[in-house]
Amino acid sequence: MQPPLVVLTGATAVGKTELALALAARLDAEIVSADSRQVYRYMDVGTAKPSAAERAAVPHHLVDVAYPDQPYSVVEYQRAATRTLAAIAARGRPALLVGGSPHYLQAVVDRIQPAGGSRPLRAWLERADAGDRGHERLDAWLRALDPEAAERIDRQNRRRVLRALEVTLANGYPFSQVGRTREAALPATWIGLRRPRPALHARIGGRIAAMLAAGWLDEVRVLLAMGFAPTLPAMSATGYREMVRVVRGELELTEAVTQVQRATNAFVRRQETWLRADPRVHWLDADAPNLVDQALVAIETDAQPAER
RNA sequence: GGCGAGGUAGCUCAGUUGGUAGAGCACACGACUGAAAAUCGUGGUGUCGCCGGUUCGAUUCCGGCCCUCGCCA
Repeated sequence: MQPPLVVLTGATAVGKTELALALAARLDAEIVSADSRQVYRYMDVGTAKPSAAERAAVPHHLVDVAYPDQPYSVVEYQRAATRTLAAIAARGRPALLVGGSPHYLQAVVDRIQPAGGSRPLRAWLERADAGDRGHERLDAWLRALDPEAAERIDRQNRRRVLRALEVTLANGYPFSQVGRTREAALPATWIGLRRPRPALHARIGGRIAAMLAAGWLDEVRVLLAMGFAPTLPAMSATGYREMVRVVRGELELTEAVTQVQRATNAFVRRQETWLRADPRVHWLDADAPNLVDQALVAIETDAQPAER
């Protein structure tokens, strides 16, 4: 029988890491991270990466696999994760896909097939968009090439308008056709951890304080000293921009903490919006005393061969 | 104690020439197929400090009181 694939997700700071380690021990599993910012080296404290001890206890994959100035997206992640899952399966061990990046999770489990693109074309589009009446012209262009995408994408969302144009122009088929056919999703047990918002917000506050105590500001100083620009996508991870401003003396630390707390709360909302819509998720209360057992029951139940 | 400024949403504030009020942020909800911890959309949640007066009607005008901040004692 195929070793099981277990997805463990939930909002940031809900307690995924702890449960993942416990489950990995019980199942003799390996952990594959599904976190869009923990892939970057040198960004340890602010992304709440698992500790060296935790990584020594259980193999963790797809953490520290890119440099902060290296373009890294769902596509790179999807390729790497798919390869990693196959390798773990070949070892006969179960895999725990753990993370709070829903897009990354679905890319792997649902085998999404992103359309190709062209970085030079994208750069050209970005320049055109910033130019005189750029928005208008590009909107009209997209409307002509792919009316359906133009209808669906909010014009204010320039990033997505540009991406739709990029795909349509680079591939010769409309962006709105992407994903029309898809392969069957990988069989997996989805476990989602949840916690009441007020409790989660309080934990986030505690985590921010802990990150600062663990040297978050120094980490940011080092990143800057290594020449990584604050404008890099990697540095768009929650809190880094604010920490950069603190390091530069442009922002009071207490004010920065408030802003980071709020930004993290907002991130939680987006994560939960996405995850709520997925009917596969078995939601477990992160405070449940028998949490590990509940998770194991969910996994075993899913593993029963379906009656036919 | 005197003078001045101010008390309006969770916060910072705007406003109503008298007809029970609105921005940003917070918060909540949603979208999402190559930056996704990104990017974008929707939603006002309120004894307008308290008591009284004028008025058809007061958050708005008048009086008193309470509170906050600043300056002077």
